[in-house]
Amino acid sequence: MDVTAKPPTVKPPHADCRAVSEILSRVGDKWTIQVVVALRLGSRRFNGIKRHVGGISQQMLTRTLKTLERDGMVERTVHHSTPPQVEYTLTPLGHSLVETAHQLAHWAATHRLEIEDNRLQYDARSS
Amino acid sequence: MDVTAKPPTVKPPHADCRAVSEILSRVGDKWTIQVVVALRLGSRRFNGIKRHVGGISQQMLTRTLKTLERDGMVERTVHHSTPPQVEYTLTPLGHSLVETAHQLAHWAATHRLEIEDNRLQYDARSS
DNA sequence: CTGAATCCCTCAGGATACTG
DNA sequence: CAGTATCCTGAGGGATTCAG
Repeated sequence: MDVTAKPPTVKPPHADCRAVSEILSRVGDKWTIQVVVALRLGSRRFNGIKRHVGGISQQMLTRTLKTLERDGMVERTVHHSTPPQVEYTLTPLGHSLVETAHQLAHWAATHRLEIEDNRLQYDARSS
Repeated sequence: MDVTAKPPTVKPPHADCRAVSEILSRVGDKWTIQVVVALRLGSRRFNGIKRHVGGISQQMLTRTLKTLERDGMVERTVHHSTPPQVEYTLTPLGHSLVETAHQLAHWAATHRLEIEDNRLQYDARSS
């Protein structure tokens, strides 16, 4: 994933809009939030995260962690030993993202049933 | 209910987790938020939304609106006239989503520069 | 153990053209 | 004006293999 390559935002505007869109799509991708949540309670090693986040492939975990590190959300610490160990820790910036995203998650959990019900009604009407 | 506390995430995704992931990816997709924001201040017609959201194709606007209607986020009202008019209005559920997502947007705007700076430093180090 | 590199496939999303 | 129907490309992401 090339994070430096910005999609051709046709919309005029404003650096803020682009930044916001980027953050939202980051939060909305398949793994970022789960990885960040896995680090919420403390440092973890690569395979520790992999175990905590079920179903993620090595490549996607590597990509996600690298992007998060680049953005300053996580810090990467290498312990040269045998076998080698790499610790990942959430930075304050990362923590603040988790907290903010958590509000959206809470909203989702709260309105889950309402949305599912709306869908059932809609599908029934349009059948 | 604490949705972030989902320690034993194994293959069988819990209903809550799936719902939360779905909402997050919805919010993170390319158009949903922009469309919802366009409706934030009142009802709009199809092409009114299209004009407000720059760069969206007809098809994607149709898809996005239909999904939002199905989820109960927007209400669709048809006025049989010539030419036909269709009004889209945000429901209370839709409004609550906007408010919640807005907090994330605010976080993004607040930390935009910090993140950009982190990237510059990272790229400089790894060059 | 922690990655990097490669292959492959699905699907979101853009560009039309057509209809009521 | 408000859609529907096709076609097509590219990015996201899975599986596998190689390397330090």
